[in-house]
Amino acid sequence: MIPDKTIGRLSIYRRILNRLLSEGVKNVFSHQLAVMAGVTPAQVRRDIMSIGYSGNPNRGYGVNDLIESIGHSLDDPLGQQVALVGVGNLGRAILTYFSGRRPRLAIVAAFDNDPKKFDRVIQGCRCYNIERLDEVVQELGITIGAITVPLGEAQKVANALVRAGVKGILNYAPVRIQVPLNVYVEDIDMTMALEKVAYFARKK
Amino acid sequence: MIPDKTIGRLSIYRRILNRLLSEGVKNVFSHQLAVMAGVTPAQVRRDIMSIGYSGNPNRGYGVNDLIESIGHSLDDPLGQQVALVGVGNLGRAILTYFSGRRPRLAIVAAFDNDPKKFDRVIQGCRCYNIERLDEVVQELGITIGAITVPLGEAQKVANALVRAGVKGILNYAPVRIQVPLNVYVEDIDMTMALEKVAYFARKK
DNA sequence: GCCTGTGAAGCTATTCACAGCT
DNA sequence: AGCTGTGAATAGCTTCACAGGC
Repeated sequence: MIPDKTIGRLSIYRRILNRLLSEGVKNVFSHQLAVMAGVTPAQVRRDIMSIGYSGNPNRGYGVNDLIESIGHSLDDPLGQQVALVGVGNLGRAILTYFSGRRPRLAIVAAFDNDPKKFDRVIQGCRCYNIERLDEVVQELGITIGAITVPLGEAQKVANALVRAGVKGILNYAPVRIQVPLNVYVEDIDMTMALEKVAYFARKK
Repeated sequence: MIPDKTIGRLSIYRRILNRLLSEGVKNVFSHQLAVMAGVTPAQVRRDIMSIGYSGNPNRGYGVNDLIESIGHSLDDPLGQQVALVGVGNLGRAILTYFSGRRPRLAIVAAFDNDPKKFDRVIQGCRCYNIERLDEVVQELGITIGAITVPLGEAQKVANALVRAGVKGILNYAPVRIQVPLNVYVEDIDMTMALEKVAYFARKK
């Protein structure tokens, strides 16, 4: 299996490659990709090696082929559905951001407990009463949840998502949620990130 | 110097400790902190060791003392000022989130190029015309920038922040920005995070 | 007995450096 | 000449395991 860190970088390479493709670039060398991704050329070559794609010493990597090869490793051929729970400021930002961007990995349902928010369409995404989570998750075949609720409700929401059968969670709430081992959690901790920047801004 | 990863975890420990403090907890053991932070007890002990704080084999760590000790390592005694550039959905979410939370590390100015947004107060934060970035950053002694503008403007904004003298950048735009070596950048890449979750949700 | 602090071991991730290709 | 692919070396991070303390 491809390691954690490599998966993240492949996702970054793909985004860069898609931009290059739209600019009409046909081939790219590891050192060029490296600059754009902010890593070393050796790292790029190793990562690409790990998905079994091979470049050509003369032309480098074929932009189009590499995009496809990364997709083959990262994407589910059938697509994966995402649910977002918590339609506050952050939730809306994320809905806007992902709206219609990626058909293979789309936020197909949002949930909230506020009647002013559910039963309408927000940023192109249908918003449901959170009480219907179980039902909707199963109906739409959702396997991934994004938690953008306030701290105090995060664990409750995580439990509900797990109960509904979700296998991966993207957690924006500033608490570590407890889930069974077969559920993957990725935390995005904004406070932590800012404090880290603050620390290293001083130490450089 | 304390390593990158440790800084991040210290920030997490501190948040947990503050919650414990508010609940009246006086002491805590490494294994308790470990569960709440989602790491191993040995890791907790190492991290705490790295800031030179010592616990007591009988009572564990003093909650209050440890908070202070972490603060002593992470925080600038004079405080650090943050500027946020880009008052869109995400920018507003972040302003709301940090509003009045941490006096030592506060977002003291927001910037945008949209006249509908600048020259007013948003979420308790004064919003300025982006053309005044240089002036305001220097006047308020800002040393940290958060970039929440669309992809295409991120590099331009980064350049402006660096020119104004900022030493750390929290970048939410999905591009690697190029900055001088003495500026620290932390990227928060939501697309990457979601794709990672999608991948590992399938592979578990 | 159960904790902390920590040297040493073990792992994982990254980079080096060069053979092989075109 | 300048690239890729990759074994080997290195660096960085985490866990083990146990001495020392109460």
